[in-house]
Amino acid sequence: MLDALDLALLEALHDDARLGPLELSRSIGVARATVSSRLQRLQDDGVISGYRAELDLRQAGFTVQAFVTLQIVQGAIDAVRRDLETIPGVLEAYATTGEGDLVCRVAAASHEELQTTLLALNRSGRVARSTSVVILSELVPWRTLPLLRSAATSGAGRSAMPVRP
Amino acid sequence: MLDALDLALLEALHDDARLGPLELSRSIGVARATVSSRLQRLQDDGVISGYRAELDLRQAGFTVQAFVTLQIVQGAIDAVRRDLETIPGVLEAYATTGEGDLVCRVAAASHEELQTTLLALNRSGRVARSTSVVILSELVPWRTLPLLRSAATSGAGRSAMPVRP
DNA sequence: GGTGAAAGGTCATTAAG
DNA sequence: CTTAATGACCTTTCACC
Repeated sequence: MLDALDLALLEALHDDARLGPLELSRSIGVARATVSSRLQRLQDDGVISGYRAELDLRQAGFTVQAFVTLQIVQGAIDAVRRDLETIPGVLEAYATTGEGDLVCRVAAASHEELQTTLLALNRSGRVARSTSVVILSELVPWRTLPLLRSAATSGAGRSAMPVRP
Repeated sequence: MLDALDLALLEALHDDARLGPLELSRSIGVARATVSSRLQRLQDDGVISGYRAELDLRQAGFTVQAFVTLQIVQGAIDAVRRDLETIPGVLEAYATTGEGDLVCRVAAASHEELQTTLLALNRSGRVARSTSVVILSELVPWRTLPLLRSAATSGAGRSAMPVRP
C-alpha cells in the first residue's frame, strides 16, 4: 500500500518525470537517500512502470480519434490482435465483455484517413461487425492520481511524514 | 511535419524520458547541439506535451477497468463533466458521437468497488442511461509511435546525417 | 572545451514500530 | 529487534555557458 511519501513522489513525477532525487528531496522535504530508496522500491514493485515523453497527437497532426467496438468470429482474438498491431492508427486495444468482443482506440489525421483505417480493420476477414464512435472533445484528461490518493494510507499507516531536521 | 531525426528522438524519449541530450546524441548519432535544438522545437510546437512517470494501476492494486458509455440529459454535458472530475475512479472521459453522448474509462480495485463507482456515476441525476463493458485483457498496449512513423517524411536514413532544411 | 552541479553508490548513526 | 530515514562521504557523469 502507498503512504503519503510515496504519493508525494508519484505526484511530483507525474508532473515532471525528469526531476532528480535531489530536487525531489528538496520539494518534498525528506533526505535524498530516502527518495532514492523509495523510488527504487516503487520501480521494483512495478508501480512506476516507466518514464515516458508524452506526445500530443493533435499537435502532431492527428486530430481525429475514435473508439471502435469489434465483434469477431469465434476464437480469432489472437489473430485479430496481430492484425491490429500492424495498423499504425490503432493506439490501444482491449478484449472486453459485452456485445462487442474488443474495443480499440484509433487515431487519424482526417476523417478520410479514419475511414481508411476503419476499412483496414474490417478487411481483416475475422471481424463480423464494427461500430465506431468519434471523439468530439476531451472532458476529463487522463489522470491516475485521484484514484491513488483515494487509496493511500492517510498518514497513520507508515512512519514517515516529512520531518524537518 | 516530422523527419527521421525527430522520430528518432521521440522513439528514444518514449522508451525513457529521462535520457539527456548527451546520451541521445550518442545513441542517434548527431551532435549534442542538434539534439538540444530539435528538442526545443518539439517542445515549443507542443508535440512533446510533457514528461510523465507512467504508473501501473494493476501493480497499484486496481485490477479492474471498464469503458462506460453514458447517455445524459440535454445540455448537461458540462455538469456531468464536473461530476466525473470528482469521482476518483474516472481515469478519462470524452464526448462522443453515437448513441451515447459520452465515454469514460473507469478503474477500481475490485468488482465491488467498480459497482460503487458505476452507482456514483448514475447517482448524478443527469445520466439517463449507462452501459459498461469490462476490460478482460490488454491486446495492444498504448502506443503512438507506429502512427508517427507512418506519417514521417521518410528521408535520410539513420546512419546518414539528417540535415535541417 | 571547461566548469560547476547533480547523479549514484555506500555506510554509520539514529529513531520508531 | 527489525525496518526505515538520515546526513555524509565518495566518484563519475552530465548540463550549461
